[in-house]
Amino acid sequence: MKASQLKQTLGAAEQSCRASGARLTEKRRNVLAVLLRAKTPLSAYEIAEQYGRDYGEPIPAMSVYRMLDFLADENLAHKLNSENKYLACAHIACDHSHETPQFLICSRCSKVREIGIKPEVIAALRDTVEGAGYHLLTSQLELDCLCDECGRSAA
Amino acid sequence: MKASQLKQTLGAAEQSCRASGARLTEKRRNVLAVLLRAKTPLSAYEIAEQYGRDYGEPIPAMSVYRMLDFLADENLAHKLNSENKYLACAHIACDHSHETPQFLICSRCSKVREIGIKPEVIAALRDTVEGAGYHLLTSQLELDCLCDECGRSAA
DNA sequence: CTTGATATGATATAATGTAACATAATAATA
DNA sequence: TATTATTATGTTACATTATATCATATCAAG
Repeated sequence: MKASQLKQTLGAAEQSCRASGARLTEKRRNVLAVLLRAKTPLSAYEIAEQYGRDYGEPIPAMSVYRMLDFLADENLAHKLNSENKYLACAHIACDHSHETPQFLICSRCSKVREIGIKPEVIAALRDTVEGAGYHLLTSQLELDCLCDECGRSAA
Repeated sequence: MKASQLKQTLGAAEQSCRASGARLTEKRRNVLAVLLRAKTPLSAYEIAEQYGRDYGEPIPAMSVYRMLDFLADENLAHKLNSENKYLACAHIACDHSHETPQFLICSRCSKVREIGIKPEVIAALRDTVEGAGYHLLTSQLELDCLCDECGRSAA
């Protein structure tokens, strides 16, 4: 993410936290900034390393885990359960309400696209699940994909 | 899984391996049996422990990982990427060809149901993915659910 | 029966994550 | 402001999941 957009996004995050009565401390904001600048999802330990490089002071991985929990609670970051990695929410700046995210994960270059899947498709999924006697709790999907770029170069 | 069904399933696994020219060794078969008897998915280390209890001889976790790789290659077991756990394929005995599995994971009791999602739903998902410029590689879904039982008792 | 390939054992270590307690910073209130 | 309560962060220890590497054992083919 470019510097100008980064600043704006961090501002939006600030506002969003203020609205929910949460404290976006400097370090939490820095962790979010690391995620926003990253081209791919990062592990907690990778975030800690990058934080050290970006801000000149080391941060314990344990703190990163807690800050990621905070950011996830505030819908500012998401965890990719299938990868054990974390990424910034793609919809911090744009207002449109925080629906459950779906992720397209390029298995070649690890680039991730956060999208919204059509309600009909989710509804159909939910129907199938109910039909099997289960109840869908979250519709966060993590799909194993090839991105456009890798798709072309691999073909 | 009941003993009678277990035997039959292991027989089917044997045949399936013979058909593909793979060797279902005793230990691989035992690991599969551990998974078939388990009520929930198990981690590799849990499998190793259970193997020790069931067969009276310890097995190194590293061996279990290799055997799980083998079983996954043969479509006899699956890995739940979101849980880092493994489970037996639900379709070893029944012939119907091995489609990509989808899993309903009860987040309360960890019970997992392997189902097939309607081709239309998968196709719709695939369309959405293509629309975003990505290409769907596998349609293995791992859905965060409540099972019927837990749904009732939690309500 | 011996050679080559495959399977397993053993050891070390990396990567991810949690638990528990200490200290520091902030907020609320007297 | 001083005091106290709450929240945030640091520190240490350790649990869990996974991979890499090399040695040994077992099986299959000639």
